[in-house]
Amino acid sequence: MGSDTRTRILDAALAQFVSRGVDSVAVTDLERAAGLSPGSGSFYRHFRSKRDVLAAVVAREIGRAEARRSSIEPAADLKTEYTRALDALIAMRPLIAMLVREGTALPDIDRIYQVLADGGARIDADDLRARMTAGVIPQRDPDGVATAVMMSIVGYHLAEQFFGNPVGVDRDRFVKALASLVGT
Amino acid sequence: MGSDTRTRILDAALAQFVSRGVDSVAVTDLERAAGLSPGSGSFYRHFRSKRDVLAAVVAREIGRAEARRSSIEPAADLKTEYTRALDALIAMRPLIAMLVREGTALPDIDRIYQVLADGGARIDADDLRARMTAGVIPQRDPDGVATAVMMSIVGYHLAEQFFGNPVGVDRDRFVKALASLVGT
DNA sequence: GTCTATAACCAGATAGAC
DNA sequence: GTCTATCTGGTTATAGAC
Repeated sequence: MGSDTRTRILDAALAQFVSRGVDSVAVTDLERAAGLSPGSGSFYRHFRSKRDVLAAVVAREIGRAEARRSSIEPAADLKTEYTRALDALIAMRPLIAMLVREGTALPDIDRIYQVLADGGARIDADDLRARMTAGVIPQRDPDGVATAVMMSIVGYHLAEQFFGNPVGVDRDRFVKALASLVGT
Repeated sequence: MGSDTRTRILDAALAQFVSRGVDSVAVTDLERAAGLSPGSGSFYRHFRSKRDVLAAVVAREIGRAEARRSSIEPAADLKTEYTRALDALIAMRPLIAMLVREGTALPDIDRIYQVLADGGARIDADDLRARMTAGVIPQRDPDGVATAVMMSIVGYHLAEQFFGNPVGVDRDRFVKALASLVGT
């Protein structure tokens, strides 16, 4: 059975990888943060390498995102749907932060993309198409609109969370404006 | 007067910082790429430190972005305006790539934000307001709409250029859909 | 499982000859 | 301005005692 130290190392690695970037974090830092003697190789009783702990951190975050995903229910109106998409992105913040920082060099990159797309800000074109056919919202290119909306939500999230957002428009106002674009 | 080696180092630094990240690039790599003997300290005849060359690279890119900025003319219709905004982002791709990778740790970060906002995908709320008042486009919250549009453009650019975009909707279709949202 | 100690390596940066 | 040579410090990873 795995010891508790392993979890403390994982927690420290996640926090520091996200905030400082993988390259800037030394194994020594993780040992210190996990209550081990810094500079001792005690880390290596739990992980084979720094790369190995990164893979474990990513795998755990993917698992968390997948678990969360099953508890998502479809929204009635556009505004609620977009708010939930933003919430989903925030829930996956650590994963997104690592993806932004490390790029495609991350381990398990394909599953990361998949879980972000599935459980994240996926705006369903078919859903839009149905609403258009029903006459609830104006007729436009459903795939194009779905992409534009999805990108707007992702862009807002990134600006707000990562790029020191000088946006000046708060979440609620943003979501309302976006829904008004699609709905009228 | 600066020698030509300095420029070769700057060019190499920009290319490698963008593609591999600052931390992954060794001074030795820059010397090799500039035609100097790798491992010799010849780099240090041109820059005081790695941090110093990063600052110089950033300053040069800011200058380029500012120079380009003065050649921007206002667009007549929404579709043209959004296409130009995407083009502006592509022109500033190296700066954006470094910002995405290195985050707020970049030197001259405030001027970077400013030049990105000024010359980039700035969607002017006042311009939207004027079109709404003139009855050219439907009445909505101008600031909210400007933010939603701007974030959509930025998000599309990031997805396309940096996150191995599995979007499936090309630029023209995206721009058209976005303009249709705002315009009708 | 954790420690002390250390090996092996690599990166940033400097000295001094040419 | 570039070279060879080197210093210094930090990082990954291992060995072996407890």
